[in-house]
Amino acid sequence: MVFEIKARSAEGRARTGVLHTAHGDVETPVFMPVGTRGTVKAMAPCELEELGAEIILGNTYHLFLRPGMEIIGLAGGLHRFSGWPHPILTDSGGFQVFSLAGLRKIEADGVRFASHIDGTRFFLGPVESMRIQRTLGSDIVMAFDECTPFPAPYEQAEKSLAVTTRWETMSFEQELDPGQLRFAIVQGSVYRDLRIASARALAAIPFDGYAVGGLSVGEPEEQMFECLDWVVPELPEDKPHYLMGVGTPRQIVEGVARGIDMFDCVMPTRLARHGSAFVGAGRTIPIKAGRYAKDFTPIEEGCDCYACRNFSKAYIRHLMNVGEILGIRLVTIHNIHYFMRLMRRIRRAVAEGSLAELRREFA
RNA sequence: GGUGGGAUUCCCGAGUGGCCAAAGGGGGCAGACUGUAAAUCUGCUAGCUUCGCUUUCGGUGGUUCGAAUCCACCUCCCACCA
Repeated sequence: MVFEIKARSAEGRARTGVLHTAHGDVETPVFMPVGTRGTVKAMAPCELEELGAEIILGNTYHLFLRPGMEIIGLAGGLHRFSGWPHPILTDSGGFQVFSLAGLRKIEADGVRFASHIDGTRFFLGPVESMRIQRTLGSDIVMAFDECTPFPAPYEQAEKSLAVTTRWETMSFEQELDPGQLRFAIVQGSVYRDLRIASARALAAIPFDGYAVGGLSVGEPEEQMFECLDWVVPELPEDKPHYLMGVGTPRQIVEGVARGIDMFDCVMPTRLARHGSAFVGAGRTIPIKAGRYAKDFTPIEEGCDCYACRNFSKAYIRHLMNVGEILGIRLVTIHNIHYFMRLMRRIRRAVAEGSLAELRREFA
């Protein structure tokens, strides 16, 4: 059994569970820090462990380009190469079909990319993506999809979904190593019938988990929640549900309430590098602001992260303002800690039946 | 005491007669960031009754239709020479 549900919320679809992977168990709902290029930016694996991260992301497109599969293959896979012995989920490169839209051309069996680094042409499709993720040794392999841009006219979303469905079917047919789990990705933009059709088509294939993709790409938050309300009921209830690329603390709480078990987002790490620290019920403070120049209190009173236990806003602001990398590291530690603590609170709330209160707090 | 150089909007600094409220940095302020082309990017940064007007480029006076820019004197700073 890959996924065990341990507790269910009395109201709504929220649940807690454990996801078993080749490199260990993951308690859900879980937030997965993003480590695109084989590192969660600014964090050493030992720091991630201390922060309570159980599973992190890697990226097929980026790792394929650099350092390349030969090197990671020789290293014995991404876990050994990067010194992270715990679970890794790798994205298939489908997001880059969206984020690097100006550098690629979609074809029947995949995407022709021009490398964002030097323009080198290469092809990435379901066959290639599965092969790469097999070499990476990912615990959770994502099917190759096209993350549909927003806004997309219905016809475009429909066409995009047809391509994605085909690619995902192909993804399922590729061989992986024993122990590797494989997740499907529901698309369909913001159209109810497309979303439901996508969910049903994929649910008919025995993937190990089901993700909702193509959200948090610019659509209003309410539309994102609405999509979850359409899609999650169509997914196998006993399999993990993963909302890709989300999100803000509030979106995570709302996602859990709608039956999502897994989240990932660059938000805590990117915002940290850009000088925003998460506090309270999902607010951020601009740590570089002059008003903190003489503020010798921690980023968040009562936070027990390493940064808050030992350093003041004034000091961290100073580090950020002079460009010292420790500033970035401390804010990153704080933000990841914030998300990890949020997930612990969510899991406890679901188990204790108090998720409604948490939702009110983050509303 | 002599000679030369300099004083510019919060700071540094460009500008040497009209295209200058004045380049470019910095700092400050505000905003963005969601399966990472992001330790990144965007906007604002004299005032006002804001399609225009007023004050501003060390000080005072002058030349000119017009001066941050030219002239005279003054104040302060720097370099070198005594």
